[in-house]
Amino acid sequence: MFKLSEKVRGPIMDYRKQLASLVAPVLELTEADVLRLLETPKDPKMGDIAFPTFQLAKTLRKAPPVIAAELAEKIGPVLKEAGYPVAEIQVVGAYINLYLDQQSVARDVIAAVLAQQEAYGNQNIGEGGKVTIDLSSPNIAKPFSMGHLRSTVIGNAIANIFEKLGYQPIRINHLGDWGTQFGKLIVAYKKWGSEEAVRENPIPELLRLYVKFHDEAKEDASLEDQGRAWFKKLEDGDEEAQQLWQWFRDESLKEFNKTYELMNIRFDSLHGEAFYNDKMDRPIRELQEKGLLVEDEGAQVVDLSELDMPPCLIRKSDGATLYATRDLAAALYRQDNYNFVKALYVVGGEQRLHFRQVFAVLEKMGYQWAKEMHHIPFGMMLKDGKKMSTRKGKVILLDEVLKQAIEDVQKVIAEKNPGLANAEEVAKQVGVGAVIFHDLKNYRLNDINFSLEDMLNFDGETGPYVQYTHARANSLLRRGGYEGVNGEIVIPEAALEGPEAWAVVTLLQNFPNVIKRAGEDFDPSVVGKYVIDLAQSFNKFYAHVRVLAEEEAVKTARLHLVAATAVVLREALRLLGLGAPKEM
RNA sequence: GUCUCAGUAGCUCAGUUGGAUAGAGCAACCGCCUUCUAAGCGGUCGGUCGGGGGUUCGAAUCCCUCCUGGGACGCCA
Repeated sequence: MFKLSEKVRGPIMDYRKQLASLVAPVLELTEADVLRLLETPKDPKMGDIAFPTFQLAKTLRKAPPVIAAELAEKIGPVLKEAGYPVAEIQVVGAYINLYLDQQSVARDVIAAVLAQQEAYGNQNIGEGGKVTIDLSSPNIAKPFSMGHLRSTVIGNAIANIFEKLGYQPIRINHLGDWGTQFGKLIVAYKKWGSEEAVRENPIPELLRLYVKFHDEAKEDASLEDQGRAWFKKLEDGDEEAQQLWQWFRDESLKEFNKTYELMNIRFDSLHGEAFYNDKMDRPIRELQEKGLLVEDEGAQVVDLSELDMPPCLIRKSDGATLYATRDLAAALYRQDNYNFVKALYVVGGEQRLHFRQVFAVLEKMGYQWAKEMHHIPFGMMLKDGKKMSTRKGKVILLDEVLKQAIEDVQKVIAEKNPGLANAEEVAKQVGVGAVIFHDLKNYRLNDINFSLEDMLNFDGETGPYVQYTHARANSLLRRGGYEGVNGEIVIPEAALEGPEAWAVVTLLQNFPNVIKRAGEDFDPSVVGKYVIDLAQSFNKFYAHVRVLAEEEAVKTARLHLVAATAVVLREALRLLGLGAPKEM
């Protein structure tokens, strides 16, 4: 005799899939067809898996409730025979509602999580293929604004998710380290700047110079020409210009690295725009060879009219290259060097057209891999409903916000848990976590109206709420003297009874599917929503079911569930880029 | 003007890719710490799903149209 649950045990236990494969022969449908019909009832009281029969009415030419009743009769024995963990089958109107055997499912899910720990939910969809991910990409000599936060945290989370799905992510920080603004900056530095001031406070000082340049340029139009002249010098390799450029870049990067460190984000490549300066001949030459480059109004372009797109500018009338040229060069370089199976560009939605054009040009060049390049757009960070502008100095600095967040958390800790051992580290994780989570919890494409108040609220659907839930779970494990799994996991009859425990179990079961979906949609908010759900369910369990102060077997069973929840909470937070302190 | 993204509770957003009575959080108000962390839990209040048509057993979800807002539309990146 095999145990009822053996058959559904596996790397991913998907009870729907299992059900579909068992029911499909009965209906003479394919597994995929049945799977499409299955749904989850809105109210858990109506069961765990529902099978509406409306769509079968046409082919079977019977009323849906009749079909439901007949079908329920048939599949009952089939499921029992196969050892599927079903507790009850109910027919409600046109629906067949299926109730899983909670005790058996709970044991299997908890066992899987505790056996695999943080590897729970890992999948090998990517088969080790490399995925380049463009993220963050701040402009050198400009401050790291709240706007850049989005690309950074979304890109980082997508990289983590893809890694969990079996891909090898390559995080590329395509720095904005080239362009006319450096000419302007050199002019401003020579006129109004000093070495000490830049060294002392690089980014704010460089920003001050940049803003001053634009203020002064309104009065004195010759400044713009001077800026262009200095940029030309820089391009021509002028020594003074080169040195200043390098210095600005180094100082800026030092500042950025502090922020990246705070957010615990690392990159595999810092090749930015300047890196491709000497690599632009190749796309131009190839385009010429393939006869794709045509002259239009003095500029050289690739015509995309058959795709209903405006032409893609490759060379200006003065021969200089453009944004698209650089991205083409970068794409070719990266395919050569990484042989990527996917290339993702986490860049604001304003640049939709640009990426469509670049990808289209690559396809026209005959590169099939261009089909696996994706622009991952996201909504804008708005201030009072408007776009933030660096030039006008109307920009909110990420560093300031992070600092404020950490301070606020310190206050909360001082009030609620004054004896906390590593309070400083915890404040950092929670403060930074609040800011990151606030950005990731909603659908990428939504604009975010900047609100410090919302960002630094630690109640409800927030990062700190999830982290707090994780800390609570760990506190239970500590106090309960939990020692992990010794041998078989035994769940006594009444230990995990009730809707609260069951809600947690079903969510834990669904974690692998959530990751898969997040990867398919390139959307970290799928994980964000999930981890909120899990935290809410766990907190309800915590409020309604006493874990400690119970007889030993019941206590141990409940602690297993707590431990499994802690594992998944921590792993989900890690995917989003948040730390998970054990105490807070 | 063309293309594109969006419009769901006072605010911020979900809504399992067409299913059962449209759900959370914030804010406001009320209740729960002599046993597991109150950064929590429970409750009250709150909706013509932008408007109008259509597709069908069934629409917040798909199609058409209009309204409103954001963004892009050749020598910036």
